[in-house]
Amino acid sequence: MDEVPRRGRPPGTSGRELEVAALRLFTDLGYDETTVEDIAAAAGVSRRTFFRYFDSKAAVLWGDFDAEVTELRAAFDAIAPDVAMMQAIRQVVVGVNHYRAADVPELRLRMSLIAAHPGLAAEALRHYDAWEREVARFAATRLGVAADELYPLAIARTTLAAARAAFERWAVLADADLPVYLDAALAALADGFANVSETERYGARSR
Amino acid sequence: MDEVPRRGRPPGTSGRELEVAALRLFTDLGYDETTVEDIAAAAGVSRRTFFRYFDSKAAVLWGDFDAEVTELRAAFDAIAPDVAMMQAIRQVVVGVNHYRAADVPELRLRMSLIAAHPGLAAEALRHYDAWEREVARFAATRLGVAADELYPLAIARTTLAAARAAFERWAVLADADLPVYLDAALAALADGFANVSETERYGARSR
DNA sequence: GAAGGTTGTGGCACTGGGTGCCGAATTTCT
DNA sequence: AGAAATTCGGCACCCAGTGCCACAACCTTC
Repeated sequence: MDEVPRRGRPPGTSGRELEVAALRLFTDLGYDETTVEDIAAAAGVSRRTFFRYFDSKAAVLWGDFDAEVTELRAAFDAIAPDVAMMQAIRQVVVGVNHYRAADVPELRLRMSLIAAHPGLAAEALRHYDAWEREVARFAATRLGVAADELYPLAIARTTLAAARAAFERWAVLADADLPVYLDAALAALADGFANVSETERYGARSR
Repeated sequence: MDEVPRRGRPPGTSGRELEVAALRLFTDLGYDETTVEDIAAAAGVSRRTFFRYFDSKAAVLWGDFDAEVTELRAAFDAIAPDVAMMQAIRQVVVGVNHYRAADVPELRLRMSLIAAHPGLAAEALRHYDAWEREVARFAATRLGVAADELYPLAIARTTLAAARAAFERWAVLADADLPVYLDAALAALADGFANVSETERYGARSR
């Protein structure tokens, strides 16, 4: 790609390499049983260097998630003003969460690790925070209030909560595409879980 | 009260005493700047003893929250079957979250600390988890599906998310009672944020 | 009132995440 | 060759959390 000769000592590893090593060790040994030292050693680098690439041991699971946030913002800005607020949110969130088939197994792996380990959800919140803020911002402009008001905040939080539930089920079941679960959860949220019953099947609305 | 002579060495402190000392130090110095050693010393006890009363430094902020969960469960069991699901959840959650006026300042303080410090949300999740499970359990029985299905999970998560949003706004603003915020957020959730607009005022439905 | 069980505590040593600092290694530019 | 830039490694350090054991203080029992 870009073979621009940079100056200075070339990196002995990469964030991606550490990520792969970490994921492998986490699945093999378990998250708690894997030390940062282990990960660094697997990538042929020192413990100190790991922390130059990631702020924390947990952060290694959140590769390029933050990039998705800007994508989310762009999608919100592009949505037509005549689409109802909750439907707009539903469309945007579902639309943004399309992954290439090749990335799916790894993504699923990450989600399972996060879902399994409660302590990891902590780091998750830090990353979700920016995501949540975008939703709040959109809702706030639609409602004509500040983004830190109750309703925008509640909308952002509940949207994230519904999306996380969909993610989690998808990671566990592996019997349908992520968008189907996402759409089902967000559609249910948009009508206050009123039309949800045991007779309904997921994705019924998306047909 | 109960002057029953217990045997063995009497405790040199109490969970409550450590809690008060911790809260004071957290507000004075900040959470990160306060070490467990500081808290223990303030209570006239050793660092090791602190960890006999609390599992972690963060846990000190969650005094008797877990007791509320059993209260929540009881309330769900007591709700009449003809009340619609989301209305039932709304009533139960609002009903359980009544605090004595004397406890309010401290509760507000705790919420601000938790809201301010993202790292504390980790411990929060651990406690919310049980809370969330009760909601999921209730929704699952109403829907006639397992509690780990998508909809019960989504309902539990979104309910918690809405409640947290209400808690947070209440902790910051201090201009209304908690139940008012809670009711507003849960009512909005129950109708999919459809009737929310800038002309509406919080608590309009509760009149 | 001495002995023995019970309960809480303190100290010690250890693991592991995370940080600040500095010198060394390696490459390119002048 | 030398300077500037960039990354790395190692060391020292702080702090959260845990396992272990001895000791302290209280009670009951004989």
